[in-house]
Amino acid sequence: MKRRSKKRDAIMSCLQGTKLHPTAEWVYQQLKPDYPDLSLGTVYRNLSQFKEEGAIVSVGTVGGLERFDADTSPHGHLVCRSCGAVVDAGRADIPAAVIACAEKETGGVVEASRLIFTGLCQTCNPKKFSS
Amino acid sequence: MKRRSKKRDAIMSCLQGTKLHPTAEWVYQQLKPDYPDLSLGTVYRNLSQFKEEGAIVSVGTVGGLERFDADTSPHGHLVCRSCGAVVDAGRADIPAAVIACAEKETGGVVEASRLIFTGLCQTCNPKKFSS
DNA sequence: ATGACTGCAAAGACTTTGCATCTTT
DNA sequence: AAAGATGCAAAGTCTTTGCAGTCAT
Repeated sequence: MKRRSKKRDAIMSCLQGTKLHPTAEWVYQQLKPDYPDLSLGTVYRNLSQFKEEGAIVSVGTVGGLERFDADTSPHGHLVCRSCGAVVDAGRADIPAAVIACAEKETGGVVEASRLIFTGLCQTCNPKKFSS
Repeated sequence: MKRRSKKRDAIMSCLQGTKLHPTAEWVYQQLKPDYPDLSLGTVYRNLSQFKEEGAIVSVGTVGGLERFDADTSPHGHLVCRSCGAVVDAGRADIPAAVIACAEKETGGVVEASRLIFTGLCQTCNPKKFSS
């Protein structure tokens, strides 16, 4: 039977409270001040568990580090090739026709789809506006 | 100055000759019989180099292993959650409007976009047709 | 109490690197 | 000969795990 724990709750809250699509290490560093005896292993263990349950999603691996997202609704991401930032980009979902086409073409089943843009984030964009 | 080498050529050919989106290890195993003294480090070094040059592309990391693709034209992929296979899926490119929207929303620059489906490949699909 | 969760540290797994040697130009 | 490319093995990183102790139910 699955139980509850303050640390687990904290890890989930941490993830839900950011749009940075953080790494395990980042979550660990964030919580360390409040939970001095937190272990990195625990962060990894809980993230894996959340992912299995579908409570969070892996956005992929950037520079060797896995990035997580507590926002499981379908949306795209822009991965900055300069600083590695991952930012939400595009809430538009993939047309059903495109998915059907992919299934037909592959003979497989599509359960989820993600759109990933690669480029430069706002901070690294040289032509950025001074908002 | 960049030079040529048989092994490098072989690595590239190997990649170009498959649609499996292989890992470094797979390429290594494929070439080992013909190049008994090939080193895994060399495969990694060349793959990194090819990637830098843009000659090949990384399709992402599946189960901790990076997958490469010599087909750099824009197309989507279906990643099987059961066996880890990566198969081409959908040559349709992302509408310019979607990209423009993503750039506007993020304030960044989009240089490339990839569509990734997660699900089951034909082999792992229980409802598959006996082709 | 019992089973789950955690800390710690060791172990694993994939990838990168340093250095001497062998190749290509 | 000079600049690269490679083999080998050690080193690096990120992630997973085993075990004993702690916590939630």
